[in-house]
Amino acid sequence: MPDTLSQTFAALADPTRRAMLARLADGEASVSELAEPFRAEMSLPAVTKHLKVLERAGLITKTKQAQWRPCKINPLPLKDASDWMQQYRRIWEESFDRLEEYLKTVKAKKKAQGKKNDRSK
Amino acid sequence: MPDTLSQTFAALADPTRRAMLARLADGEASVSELAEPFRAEMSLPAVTKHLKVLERAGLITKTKQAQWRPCKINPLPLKDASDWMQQYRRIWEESFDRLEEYLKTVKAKKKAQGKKNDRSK
DNA sequence: CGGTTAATTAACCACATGGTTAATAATAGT
DNA sequence: ACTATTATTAACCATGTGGTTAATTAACCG
Repeated sequence: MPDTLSQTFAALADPTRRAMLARLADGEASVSELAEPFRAEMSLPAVTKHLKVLERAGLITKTKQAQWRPCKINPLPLKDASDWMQQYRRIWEESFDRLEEYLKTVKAKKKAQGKKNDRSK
Repeated sequence: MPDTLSQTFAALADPTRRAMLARLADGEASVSELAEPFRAEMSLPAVTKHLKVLERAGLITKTKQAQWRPCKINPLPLKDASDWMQQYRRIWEESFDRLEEYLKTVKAKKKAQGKKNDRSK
């Protein structure tokens, strides 16, 4: 019984499931509609399993409509995961700043080098 | 060999590894320093394995210093994962707006109800 | 050299994950 | 009632994950 955040990240750690979420971002879809892009690569039960992972993570909710199971995206866990990540924003921005700084010094050096080599006729 | 994003999310799907990242956000730390908070819960080889997962995901880099292996956080994959998530920002903001709207109508209804029940003497 | 500290590797185990095929359920439509 | 469609469940398999203990490597220190 892992915590919510772990379940969310685990659910996102699969390209098939991320593609399904992307599809659901455009609106509800039934299981077979979600399965359609993967029909060549995997069977329907495999799709059902992926959806179950997304459901247990709270990223989607399945409803009933005749013999269809329309799925709907639930963005809350995504927001929570995103909020968690923002903790580290400071760090990647710092590291980007350091990179910028470094590139500036490299460019400065290059310029000096250029001058040194400037024996144009 | 899963894609980068999958490896990142998989690495983040474990509270121990997230705690290690949090520690590394405050600066470099050796393996045993990183292990310290977990000494009661798990052995050193377990820690080594977690670090290997983080390393393969590109979230940390290990260097050498005598018999120590100082680890440093590398925020790039975190930024990429965060950027990916921002796709869904629209959705959770929309759903928040809908919730707000709903709460407004509920409050309005409550008020009306209150009036109806107002037979104070 | 010999001992200590830091960390990894090896070998193993239980359990989860991602897939399969075959069988089953549930609803719609005629 | 029968058949087709949609989806799930069951049973199975290979591989990955998270942990263990014991052995090994590598560097320092006296």
